[in-house]
Amino acid sequence: MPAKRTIPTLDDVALAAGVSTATVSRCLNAPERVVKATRDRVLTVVQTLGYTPNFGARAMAARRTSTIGAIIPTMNNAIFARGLQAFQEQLHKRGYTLLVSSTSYRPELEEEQIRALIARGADGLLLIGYERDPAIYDYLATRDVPALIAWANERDRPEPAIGFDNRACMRALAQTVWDYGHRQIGVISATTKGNDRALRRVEGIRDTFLDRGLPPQNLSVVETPYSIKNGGAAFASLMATATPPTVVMCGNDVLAVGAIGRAQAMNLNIPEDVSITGFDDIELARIVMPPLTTVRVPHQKMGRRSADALIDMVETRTATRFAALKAKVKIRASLGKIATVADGKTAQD
Amino acid sequence: MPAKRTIPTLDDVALAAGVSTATVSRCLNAPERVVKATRDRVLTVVQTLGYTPNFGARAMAARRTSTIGAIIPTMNNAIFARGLQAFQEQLHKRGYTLLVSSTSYRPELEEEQIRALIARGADGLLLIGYERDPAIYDYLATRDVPALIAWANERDRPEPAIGFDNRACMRALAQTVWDYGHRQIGVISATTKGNDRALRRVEGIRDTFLDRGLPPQNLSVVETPYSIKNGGAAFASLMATATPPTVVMCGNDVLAVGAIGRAQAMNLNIPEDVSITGFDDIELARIVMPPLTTVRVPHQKMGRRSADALIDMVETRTATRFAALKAKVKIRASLGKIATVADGKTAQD
DNA sequence: TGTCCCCATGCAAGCGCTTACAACTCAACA
DNA sequence: TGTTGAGTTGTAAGCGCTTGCATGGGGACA
Repeated sequence: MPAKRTIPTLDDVALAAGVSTATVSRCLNAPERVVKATRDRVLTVVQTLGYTPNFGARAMAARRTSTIGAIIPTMNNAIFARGLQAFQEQLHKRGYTLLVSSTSYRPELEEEQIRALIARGADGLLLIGYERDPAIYDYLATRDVPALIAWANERDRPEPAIGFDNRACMRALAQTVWDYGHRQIGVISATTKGNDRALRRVEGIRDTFLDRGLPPQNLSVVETPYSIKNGGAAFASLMATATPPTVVMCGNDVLAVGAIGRAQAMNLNIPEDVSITGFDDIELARIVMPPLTTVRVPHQKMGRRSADALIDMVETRTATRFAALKAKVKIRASLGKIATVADGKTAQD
Repeated sequence: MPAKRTIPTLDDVALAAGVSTATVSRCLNAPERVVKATRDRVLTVVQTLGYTPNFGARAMAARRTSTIGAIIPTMNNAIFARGLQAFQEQLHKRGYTLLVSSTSYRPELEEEQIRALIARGADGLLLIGYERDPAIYDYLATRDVPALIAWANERDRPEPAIGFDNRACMRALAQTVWDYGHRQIGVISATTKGNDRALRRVEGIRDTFLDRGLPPQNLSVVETPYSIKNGGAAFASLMATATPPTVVMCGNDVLAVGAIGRAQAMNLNIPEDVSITGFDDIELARIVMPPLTTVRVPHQKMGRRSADALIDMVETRTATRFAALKAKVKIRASLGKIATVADGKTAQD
């Protein structure tokens, strides 16, 4: 009974099974190249000894790891969780492992994390959004590590990306809001610095309303880091002005949920007193009262496709451009209509 | 201008800087042991070449990784996110890196993940809850990898654990519910198979009510995987009985939020028609309407302490037992009082 | 029974890094 | 000027694994 204090290695297994290390290695990596009798004997020993191959050594010798790295802004809310889950399931199906790390929405940490993931042998990387120091793209290129961008897709950017067009999506929602008669608009955005997705969404809103002739002063935007609490605070500040908005469009559902909570605390009725919209359609959007009007993004599909695309990039060393995924405006009770009077001015009922 | 296709190694750096690999290695790992002039020269080359040390090679040579692995049931909701965040921040402060993986609440996947993390060189492991195949504990022992249990702490178990006593916590909440006059109890629990935390919580509820003489048939428990949706469905099934509960105690806040949503959809008033309680006190608990009565667990403290404890275990090769953390019953509007009549029977107002 | 080829297995050279130990330099002191 | 020792740098031996190539044993076929 070997109560060994020492961790078993390939050598130990080989010794105990009476074969060479090469054979043991083959039993583990290409079982069909080893005759059954030998294989069984080896695998029994592996079992008995509790042997687990050393990943670092393997990576070094084999020069690949079947590992994909992903760097996301946060694991703290459902925004990335759903897509990432699908991403990882698909990777798993294709024999890859996922390594995740998060920047806590501090873009300056991203480079370090990229290095760490690459040092750990990531064969490919999933990154969120386009905006980052060009040096990072250079680094990726010298290291020859394929990277795929997700959660965004802009037609005029050359990088391979699987995602949706944040600007266009938000434009579609804004169009609906316009059609519902809103002319006094509040916007709660995530901090746009270093976050192109957030910026594009705000642009989408601006596009729509200003193109249709809304006076700029009727559109006020506040920025705040993503969190329920911050959403509430931002909402309060927007409502505290002389001409409070009739609708508050939020950069994502998390902010919107915060806004709804705060509205209730302020005894405002939604949507009678003020309408609220979100973005993403996380589960919560259907749970809050009233249910949230938002943009439904195909997170699962995005995750799955990203996995396939990235693996292809890794295995074939090629990069392709992809079309943007479609998102859909989901109208729920948090958005109400405004009775429009004459020349674009509005009145509430 | 080296548009090298090849990834720079220590050798490349050494060559370019005109020093030995040993010196380069020292510049990176023990800069004070290299004279400034040399160090600067080396670091410049490192910069220029975009060199990043190969983690696997380093781990193999140095025989440690300063990496801690954590295996949690899911990343999909806030339950583990908060504690894990604190855990990782504290690790970072002390120079360690976190590797996370999740089992999606399928305990049978845990062993594989433990192996994977150990293969990747994890110096120590954070595991959630006690219940797992004893073979796993054996394996951990042979590999000589320290493991710390979190999110649970039972006095009579020998494993080092940092967490709270799920049973006692739930007992405290149940006591409050009892005091509020409830005598017809519904319970929505997570699947208890393979999940000792969930099981203990149910036991806590049973303890309290049955000890106080509640007829067993007045206490009905349904199990369902954690999710908002499932919480809603379970709630509906509990309410569909001949004598529906006056309070539904949920195994965690996520289930409770689902229950609240469903109650509203059923046009039930909370807490007039039915009270609902949760467990964890995630952010959502204060957002839902009405705010949720729950048990506030010190997730952050738990995360921080776990990091310190685990690092100590890794560095000193010792294990200690820890006292359970305290949790606190948080009473909010989702729990109402029942007007008690005579011998323990109840009536609603 | 002899020849050929295929298949299972072994041998051994690294993969990129750390680190014990050796070697050297040079300032300080006698 | 010789000796000493502290401080800096180099040498080289692995860490545990994969894999190209070499080897040898049979089965198939003539």
